[in-house]
Amino acid sequence: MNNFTDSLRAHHLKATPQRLEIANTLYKYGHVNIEDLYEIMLKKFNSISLATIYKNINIMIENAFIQEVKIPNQKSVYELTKEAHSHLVCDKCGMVEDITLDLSSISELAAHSTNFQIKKADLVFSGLCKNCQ
Amino acid sequence: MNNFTDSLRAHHLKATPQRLEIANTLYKYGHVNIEDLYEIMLKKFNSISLATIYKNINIMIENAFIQEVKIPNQKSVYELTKEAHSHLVCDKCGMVEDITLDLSSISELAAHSTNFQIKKADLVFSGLCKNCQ
DNA sequence: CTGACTGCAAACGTTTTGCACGGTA
DNA sequence: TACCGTGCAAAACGTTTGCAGTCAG
Repeated sequence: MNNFTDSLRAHHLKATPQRLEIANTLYKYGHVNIEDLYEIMLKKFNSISLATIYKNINIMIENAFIQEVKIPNQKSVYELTKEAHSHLVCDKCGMVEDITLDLSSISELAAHSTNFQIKKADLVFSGLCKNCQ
Repeated sequence: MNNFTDSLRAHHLKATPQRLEIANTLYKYGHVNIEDLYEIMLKKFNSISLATIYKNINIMIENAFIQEVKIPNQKSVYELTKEAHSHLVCDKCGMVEDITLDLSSISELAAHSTNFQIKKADLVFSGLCKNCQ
């Protein structure tokens, strides 16, 4: 169980017990949707409000402490901000996995052929995980 | 103004005037969100219901006539189904552009290092378009 | 002619807001 | 202590559903 107090403060967020628990949950599970996060949080804070979850998720995104991952045919999940990476999603069990890939050359290719100034590349692979094949 | 009657039928969809207009709108604009689509449709059908838009969008997705594109920090947009391609999104004006890139080698790389069986790769670049730079 | 589609209104689930209280720094 | 965060309730929002009438095939 990591201590995220300093990390939260570094992102200009007060380290409340609820926020620490959100951080710990995302750290532990990697990727969590709102509904599951609420269920998990209820175990530690039996009167936590969904409003608190939403408010914290939103401010944590604004302050770049966490990030939303939009996934085809599924609810968005949230993860702690880390180095840029891509995602694999299992169509069957919904599992989300990180993968670090070098997208620099393909990004340059895209930039040159479109005159876009590219800042970010979000790549999500869909398919079947090892267990579901 | 394309005639999408046969195309709709090929996807097992009845060619109603409302559906033809949705197809034409997506063809004309490339990528449209629900709200804008509703506004545009209202010009041709002054009593069209949002429910009709949603029902059609959903059945058209189920029948693979159109596809949803999920975009960071923006509402989803919809496009006619075409060959696999990636997207560029302007963070400033919201414009969405298609780009065809070969993702086969990067997909294989991802598949091999994770034991996933990959079926699809959704790639969205974010940045600034030529006009907004 | 028949099943599918449309438009309307109501219902639904998700997310946001306002407020009084409580806790962090 | 002062401000920010929390929990509650209500409101707002986006999307779906049921139904009666209409239309495409």
